[in-house]
Amino acid sequence: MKTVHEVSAISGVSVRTLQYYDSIGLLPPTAHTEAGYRLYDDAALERLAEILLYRELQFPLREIRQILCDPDVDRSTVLSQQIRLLEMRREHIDNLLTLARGMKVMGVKPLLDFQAFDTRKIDEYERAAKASWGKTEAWKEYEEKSRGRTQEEVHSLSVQMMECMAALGRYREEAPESAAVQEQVAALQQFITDHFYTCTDEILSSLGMMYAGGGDMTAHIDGTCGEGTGAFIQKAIACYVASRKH
Amino acid sequence: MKTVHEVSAISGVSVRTLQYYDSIGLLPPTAHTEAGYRLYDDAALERLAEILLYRELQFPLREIRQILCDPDVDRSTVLSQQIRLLEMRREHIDNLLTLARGMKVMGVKPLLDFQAFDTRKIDEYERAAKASWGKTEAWKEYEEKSRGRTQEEVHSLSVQMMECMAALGRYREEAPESAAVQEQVAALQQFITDHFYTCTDEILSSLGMMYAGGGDMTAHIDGTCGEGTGAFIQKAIACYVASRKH
DNA sequence: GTAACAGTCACGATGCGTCACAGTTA
DNA sequence: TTAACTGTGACGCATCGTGACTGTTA
Repeated sequence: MKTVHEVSAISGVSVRTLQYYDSIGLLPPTAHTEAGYRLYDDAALERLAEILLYRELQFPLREIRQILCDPDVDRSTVLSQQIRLLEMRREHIDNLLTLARGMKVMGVKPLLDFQAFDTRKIDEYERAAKASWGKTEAWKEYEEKSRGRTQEEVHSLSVQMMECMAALGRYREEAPESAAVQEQVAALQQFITDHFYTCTDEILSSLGMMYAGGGDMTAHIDGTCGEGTGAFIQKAIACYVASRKH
Repeated sequence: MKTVHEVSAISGVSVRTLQYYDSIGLLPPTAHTEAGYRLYDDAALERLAEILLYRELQFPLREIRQILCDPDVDRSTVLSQQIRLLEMRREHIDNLLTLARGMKVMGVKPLLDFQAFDTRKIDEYERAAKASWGKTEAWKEYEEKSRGRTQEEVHSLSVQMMECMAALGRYREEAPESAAVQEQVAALQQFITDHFYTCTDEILSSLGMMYAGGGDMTAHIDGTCGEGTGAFIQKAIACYVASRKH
């Protein structure tokens, strides 16, 4: 039978952690001395080892307790779910990396204002990117997207973006939550993902804010697509994102 | 000038979040009404958009405040740091995925007890892995490690593991924190990473616990490498991990 | 007057680190 | 006796969600 100090030395977890795991019923000590000291046997040590494995896999402690206490839980199933969760986190981080690399080279504005997404910036981006992070997976992905993208094509993309906006603007007398409008918003998000970077709901919201914010971009959009288009697009995006938050 | 409700609708963040961002000095409102209501102008909206971008990149709010408030902060530098951090998180998740997939097919014990790491299990693992997650990056990595691994080779690996243990056991009259012992521990970790799965410090600790826990594994190790070897290896691992925690 | 909106506490959740104070053991 | 160890609270951390209760605006 080992004391908290000994178990701590063996396992590497702190005494406080052992106290906490006792208090939440995750790892109750095998026995207590008369003075109330915690005592652990070898079976408890093995249980702790398993706890630490699941903790490594980023299971919340509450779930670990259920997995270890309830023999009906199918470990293979919960592991599959956790694997899917980890895969999603990895994918999300990949997207963030692409965005962060873009921000580093081009700054914040070009990513929110596609007028500023011009060729000079893109050339600069490509040079810097190649130099700093070479032939990684993410770079290959970007290269595929921008391969052979000439100055005219960039202009064409810019025009297509405005066409997306204009298409949305045509509905601006209708409700922003109507099905047709929501479809157009989804198309806009997909267009940005296809041609620039993975556009998460959060980034899409930021775009909407800039469109309705009252600055240069609002003026440009309203001038091209009609008064109030910027504000309308923002509302449509807000509905879209809110409905997808579940 | 917009109220909290309007800004919330435009940006998608909750009113509570706006209050919180005010309280921590991240986004103070532009002005207040006589009754104390918060009012935001377009500049505040743009600031919020930038805040949300950095938040997406998983910057802590404290850092975002410094980045936005202090013009001396080099955004390119902090972005580079964040990119490195995200890359490390990605890599860590990759390792966890490999481990989780192994656990799913083989259970917990074979990963902690290399005696149980036998060919039948490995074959089963390969079939299940191929079926469920196909030709992903992680799979290719695993395939490279286990390519052409015959039954005899698996046995050989098992023997080499025990030789690693025995090498450690020979030092068991010395201090577990001595340089020679610590080198052997590092070699053990590297061996596992090279031949089985990425062995993090945390998993290494778990292995140590099993070796010293008093169960079958302790008996097996002590029987092969000499009495007290299991406990000694555990102590050596504990020193190694503790010293690397910084 | 009645909604809908605004404000300020203050608790809850996660997983412990870090005191403070007091009793136990070797 | 002394030092090292143990116990039990309780606060703090980050980021808000979710009330409760009260005052303001249209």
